[in-house]
Amino acid sequence: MSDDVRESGRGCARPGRPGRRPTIADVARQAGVGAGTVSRVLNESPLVSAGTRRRVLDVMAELDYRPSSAARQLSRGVTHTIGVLMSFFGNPSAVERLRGLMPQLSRAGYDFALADVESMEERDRAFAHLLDSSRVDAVLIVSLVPSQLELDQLASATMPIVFLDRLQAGMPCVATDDVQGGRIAAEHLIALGHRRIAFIGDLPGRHFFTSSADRRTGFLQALSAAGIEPDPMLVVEAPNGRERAQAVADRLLSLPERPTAVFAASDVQAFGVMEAARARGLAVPDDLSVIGFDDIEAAGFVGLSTVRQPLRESGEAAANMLLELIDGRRLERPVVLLPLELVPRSTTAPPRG
Amino acid sequence: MSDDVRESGRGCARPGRPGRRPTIADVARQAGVGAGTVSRVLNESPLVSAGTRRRVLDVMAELDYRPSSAARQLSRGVTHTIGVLMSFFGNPSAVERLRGLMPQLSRAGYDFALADVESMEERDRAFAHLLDSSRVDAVLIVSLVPSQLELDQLASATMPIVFLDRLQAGMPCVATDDVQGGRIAAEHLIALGHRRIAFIGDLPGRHFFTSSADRRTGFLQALSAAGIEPDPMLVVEAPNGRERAQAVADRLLSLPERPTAVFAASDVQAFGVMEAARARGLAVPDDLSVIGFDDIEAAGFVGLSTVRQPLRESGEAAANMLLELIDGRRLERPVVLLPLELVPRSTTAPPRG
DNA sequence: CTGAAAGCGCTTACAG
DNA sequence: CTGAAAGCGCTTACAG
Repeated sequence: MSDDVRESGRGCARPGRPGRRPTIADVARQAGVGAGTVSRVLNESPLVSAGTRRRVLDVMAELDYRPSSAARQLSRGVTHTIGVLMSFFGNPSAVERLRGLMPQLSRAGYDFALADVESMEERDRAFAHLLDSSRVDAVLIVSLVPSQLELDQLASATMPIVFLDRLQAGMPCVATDDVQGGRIAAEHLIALGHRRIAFIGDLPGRHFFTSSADRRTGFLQALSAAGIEPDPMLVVEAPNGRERAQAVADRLLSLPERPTAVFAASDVQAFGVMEAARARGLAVPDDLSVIGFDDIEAAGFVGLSTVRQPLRESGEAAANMLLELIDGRRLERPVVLLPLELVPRSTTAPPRG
Repeated sequence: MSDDVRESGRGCARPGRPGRRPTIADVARQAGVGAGTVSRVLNESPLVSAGTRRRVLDVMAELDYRPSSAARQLSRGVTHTIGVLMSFFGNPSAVERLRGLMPQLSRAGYDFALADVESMEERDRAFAHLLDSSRVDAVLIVSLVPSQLELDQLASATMPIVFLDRLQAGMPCVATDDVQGGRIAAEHLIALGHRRIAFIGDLPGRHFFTSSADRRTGFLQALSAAGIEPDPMLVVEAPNGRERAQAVADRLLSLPERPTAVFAASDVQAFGVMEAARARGLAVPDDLSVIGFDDIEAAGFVGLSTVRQPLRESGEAAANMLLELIDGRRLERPVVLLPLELVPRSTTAPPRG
């Protein structure tokens, strides 16, 4: 008999109404209480006697009851979901940032609504979509530079918004100082004795990242500070990706007076530079020093010197901000600037001779 | 006057009720129609006259009305959300799979509820969470091998479920034949003339992937088929990650009769093998051939020979399956096996002498 | 073609 | 401590 009850409680559906999931009313009826009481048990309200709680809990287990999140959201007005807007693949470092972001937030009970924006069409949809406050409790925007139109939309949004990897005036953000990063790379090469140094940057793509341009600015600052006149021929941009960087690097290396060192605005582009050098029979670092930016995993594999940004930590910082804002607290530091770090490996050395 | 209306329609909130978002009732009142009619406009029902539709649309724009997805979900019973369960970081290839999955599904109007399961605790929560049918319309499980308990939960779930990178009996799935993959790698080395070949696999971690073991099976099959007696000393497992593989490889390379080739069950482990070789002053491929598995991006950077699995395509196939199942269609091919491909690069060559 | 009303499954004052 | 009832913002037969 008690076995029968258990049997029927297991399996696919309650008998009688096949396919219909039990609701709070079913639990209430079976436990002989009101729906409100079941709700209180669900929400761990102290206003339930131990006996009642136990009985309700038992019935829930027996019916395999699971509250409808949609109904909860509608009546409570919160979603326990964080919207994340990012170019998932344009940007290899984005995943590593997520890695810092997710554990913290999911431990706090939040889900993620991930919107991958690769095309402008997706971008429009994602903005409209995520700014629906009935959908998310807060929004994180990773690396994207908003248009004026998008800024207007953000301004009229009702939920907290945090920018990651982007300094956005008037908005909470977590970022690094890319200008300083460019300086760090250039200063490393200068300290090694290089004077003829090239820069290969990303061409601002459809998402308008500004980091490459900022790194170039820092690069040029460092050259100036060292009394080196930058050769405009050596400061170039390539559409993102390894192959394009390789092609551009090949042209630089074919110059009559070729550079002795190259600073690439990303590790991926630095790999392209290394391939270009290899193809021309130039040894790295003996004939050519190469330094990248990001310190992605592959950089370690090949011994690439680079400038590391704290990707994981940036995600953690953003998670903290989001949580504070959702709690309605004031941010003590609405703008977090994370430090950059030189990681010298085996692709940079003093120039020959 | 008409300017005033526009002014008040813009900005943060309707006047009168600050902070309160307009609802369908607000739109209905302002347009002088019933809520049902507004709903019909929202859902592009043909049962609305052109004039009424226009008027309602205008009011929606004026009020910057956005329907509450929670309310919609509750009354319609669909969420337009796909739950994705994966170990985001245990598994570098997972991201590439997502890349195939997401565009298709988001074009079809679906959101993603991403659950990253790194620990067992997260895994339990994620399972319970995503199997709530009020939360998602379908679930995709990537690379994880479900426990018996989890299988029971899946069996009683009401929404479609698809496995990606895992052959799960009785469930729709997209996978590759890892046994065949192991064979491909071994046959390549054998064809080059190697006889003394080592295997370094992943130790089944907390998520119980089986791919490494399957690849080993194929590896051993190929050796047998070629009449090579595998040396048990040369068939080893390491906990995942590059460093551990490097340590294990170092021991293999210190053997009196060391292998002339190594098949690593993942590219990341292959990198560890290459570092071990480098540290011992062994040249790759002259002293040691190395082949990996996966063809992650870094493999191309360093010229690693490997076995490629169609990661992107696997995501696309899974997306198609999910869409078909959500539409209530029968799958013509409930099990999709994707082909593997040898990618010989510069880390494999005939053995010396 | 359109409105009034019931219903989706919860939560939360309110009144014991 | 507990129940009955209203409300969250939509959708959808039902009856014009």
